[in-house]
Amino acid sequence: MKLTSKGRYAVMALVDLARFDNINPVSLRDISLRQGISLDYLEQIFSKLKKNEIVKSIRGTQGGYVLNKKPNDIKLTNIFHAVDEKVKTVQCKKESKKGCNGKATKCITHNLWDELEIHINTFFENKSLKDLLNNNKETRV
Amino acid sequence: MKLTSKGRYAVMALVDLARFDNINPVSLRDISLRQGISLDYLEQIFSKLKKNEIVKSIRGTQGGYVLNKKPNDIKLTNIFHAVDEKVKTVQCKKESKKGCNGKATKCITHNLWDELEIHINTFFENKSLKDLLNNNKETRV
DNA sequence: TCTAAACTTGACCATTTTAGTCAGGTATGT
DNA sequence: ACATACCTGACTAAAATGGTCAAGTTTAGA
Repeated sequence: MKLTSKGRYAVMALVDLARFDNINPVSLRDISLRQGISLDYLEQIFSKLKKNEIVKSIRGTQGGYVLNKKPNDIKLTNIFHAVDEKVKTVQCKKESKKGCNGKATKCITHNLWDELEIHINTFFENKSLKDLLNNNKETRV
Repeated sequence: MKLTSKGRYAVMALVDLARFDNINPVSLRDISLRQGISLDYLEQIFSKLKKNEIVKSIRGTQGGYVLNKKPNDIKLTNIFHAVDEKVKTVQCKKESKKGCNGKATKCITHNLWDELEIHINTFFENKSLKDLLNNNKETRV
């Protein structure tokens, strides 16, 4: 199961981007300053977001990034998947390994992890960037 | 967010224990053999389960472990908590750190992780060892 | 009473993952 | 031309993971 800072940063950066890209592209430098995330690290993250067509890049002076889809069409699943955050629970290993195959009481907990995975993924599939924007507006001081 | 092999092993071992402790205490050696988990590692895990009063130990020859509660009263939450598997998502750091406090757009994703945590914990609170026993019987070959 | 089975405790460690940094690029608007 | 901003890959310190190892203590049963 992986759900670490990289995923959190990706979400934070995209929410930031979604708020400021109305007119101009947003530079990673700005996001870095506003969110307090290392610029170099952001570049790694955005490289992946771009490959997954979640953002577009505009090079040169006054360049930066823009969303490639509407906030409502960017689900958290997409974001996490893009930055390699796998919502995968620990798994029974393949053939050669112990614990799942090759033992008398195999797969005792197999169904459990499957269920959990579905449970979590459902949550992420039902949450979009737009939801976060709204939610943030509401609760903002 | 932590959900690793230790938690999986704890669940596997307890399911195993629940099935065999009807008459005699079950030795870790047996569980180790049946589930393919290192004996030394099991000892670490059971030490924690005992401290959290999920199991009782019986020393000496023919000794072993027994459940300290009914399977229906042992929720997955209890098990994971006992072995230090924290169902805690990545968090905004305290005062001194960046990202949550001290920045203009603070806590952008704060609510999100809270919601996720509740979502996952609900799942674990509604699943008991008994559920796993039944589930396993049903799907067993 | 002796001994082996089984629990108990704590230190130790190799490997992997995480969360970055660093050092170079390349493209482009002005 | 040159500053700005994207782009890429190599590298790494620190933490977490998944254990092992060693040295016990306790107790049932021969």
